[in-house]
Amino acid sequence: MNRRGVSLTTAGSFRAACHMEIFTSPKYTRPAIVTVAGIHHHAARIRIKTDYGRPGNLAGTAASLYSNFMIRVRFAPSPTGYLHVGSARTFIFNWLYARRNGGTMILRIDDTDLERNTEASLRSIFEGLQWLGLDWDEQYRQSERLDLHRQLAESILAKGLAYRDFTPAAAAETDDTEKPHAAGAWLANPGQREMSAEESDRRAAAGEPYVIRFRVPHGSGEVVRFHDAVYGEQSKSVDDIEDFALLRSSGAPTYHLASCADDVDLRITHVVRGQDHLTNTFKHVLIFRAAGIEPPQFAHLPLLIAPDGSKLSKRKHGPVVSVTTYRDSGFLPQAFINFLCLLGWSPKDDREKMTREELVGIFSFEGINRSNAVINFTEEDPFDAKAVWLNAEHIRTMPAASLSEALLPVVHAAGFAVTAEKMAQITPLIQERIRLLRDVLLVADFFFAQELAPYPATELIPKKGDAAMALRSLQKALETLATAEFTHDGLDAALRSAAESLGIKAGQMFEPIRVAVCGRKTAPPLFGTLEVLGREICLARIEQAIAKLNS
RNA sequence: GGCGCUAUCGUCUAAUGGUUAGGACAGAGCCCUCUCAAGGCUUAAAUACGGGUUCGACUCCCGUUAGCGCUACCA
Repeated sequence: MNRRGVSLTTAGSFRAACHMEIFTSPKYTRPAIVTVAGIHHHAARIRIKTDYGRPGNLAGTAASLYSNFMIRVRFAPSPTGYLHVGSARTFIFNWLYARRNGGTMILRIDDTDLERNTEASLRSIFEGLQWLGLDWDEQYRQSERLDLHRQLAESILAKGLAYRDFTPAAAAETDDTEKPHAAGAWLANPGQREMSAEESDRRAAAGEPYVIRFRVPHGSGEVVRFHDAVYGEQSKSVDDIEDFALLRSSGAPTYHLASCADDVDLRITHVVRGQDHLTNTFKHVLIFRAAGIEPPQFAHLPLLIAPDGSKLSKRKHGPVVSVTTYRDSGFLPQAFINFLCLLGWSPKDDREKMTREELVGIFSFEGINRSNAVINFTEEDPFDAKAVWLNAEHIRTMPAASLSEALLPVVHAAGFAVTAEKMAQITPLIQERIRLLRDVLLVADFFFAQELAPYPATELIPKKGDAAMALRSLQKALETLATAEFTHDGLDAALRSAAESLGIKAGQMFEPIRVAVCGRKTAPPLFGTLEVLGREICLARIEQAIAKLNS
């Protein structure tokens, strides 16, 4: 046990007397357990030791310690589409950080844009997260918290840090944003910002629609600063930040307002999100400041982009941007998580294949790099080769029983009636031969189908051999298999000695047998295959092959 | 246009200012082998460009170029 003493800095009469200790396991492989000796705070896992004990008050202190110390992160998707691979990665990094540090993972649906949200999209997000097997501790929906957002806007307005803008929405639209703006001219809607409080109040009271706009202190020479855990110190002059909207004329909050209001209310400690929000963060810092709240910590993630360097979009790149595509193509959730983590983050050693648990143990913001990462796909090959390799790697190293279980529904979905027992026998033969779960259909089809797919008789003829040799081999195989012990070793011995008695190489004899039984030249190892197929099927298929050669 | 961010093999990435610039995937070749895989070995492949600072720069600074992001009453 590693012990760190930390002074209690929360307000209250116990400040001087309380002492908090954090116990963490070696190498931080588990969530930090905040344990303060003395009393035990179950929910918080906090115990407090003081010089003079007053348990009632200590419980309160423990609770406040908990809220000050525990890490709270959120994933805040807006339900306007399926779960995007980039969003999934953002979720994963938040989740990893929370789980790594014993924090709280929050799912917050950012659905303030009522017109663009769909329930279907929400379902697809849940579906994706469920497949990935990632959980969360608390869940909120922004549309249910609109009062909170409005209150913040009103309070900022009351402080004079925002103003009403009565410019009609239609007029604002004609202000062509496509065209480059003259320097400085784009920062404000003329007249609105300087409107007297009296006029503003009067027009609002008269029912004239307006948006509440943040009054950025232009000309003050101020520079907005924040520290980003990935991108370092960030700064921007207030003169380069426009007066952005907080509340729409409909009374609905904008993203900036709602996001900040909720981050405050939910006591978010770390905002981990895509780098596309990096410049928005200056506005957010301004909002936090206006709300009188210390901003959370920020960590922006490099973006995931397409091979042509453009942002991944469904319109342009198709289904490869949707998490469900990976699920339906036979990726393992943990392999997919592994792959996503390797895009934009590195454990700094040469590790590539990692389980979810290993990732929890090793993840940190330090390993995140700053440049965008390409997901390398093409039209012919929709999946990044490394993703496929990692998937194969996870398939190979997982217990055969688990793989068999994962394979069964894939096989059933393709219309084959295979029992779990049979699948369990087949699995070891194909485990290192499939890269995606759906490959099972290509590699093991001859186990499932009653009738072999038609194949040309010439396939039966071995290399450096002829039809006569194939025929002799198959006839000999027929005799041999009729009596041989149907186990791997029994078949091995029987067939090798059969080849010897024919005076041909074992490999040459195996080739026609393999094709006869599997219907193609590439297949899993022969003896195991024969064993699982069983004597009856093997003999029947060899007879068919002989007939095929004779015709 | 303005502002911000970024730049190492084809791709993902590593490298306290001192390494023959490392690893992985994909590619090529060889070995192993009943085919296919898996595995082993070998190979090719990068610091965007130009200036500084320094004994020494992938690393720090400036510029150029390129890419990305933000610049909505979208998120």
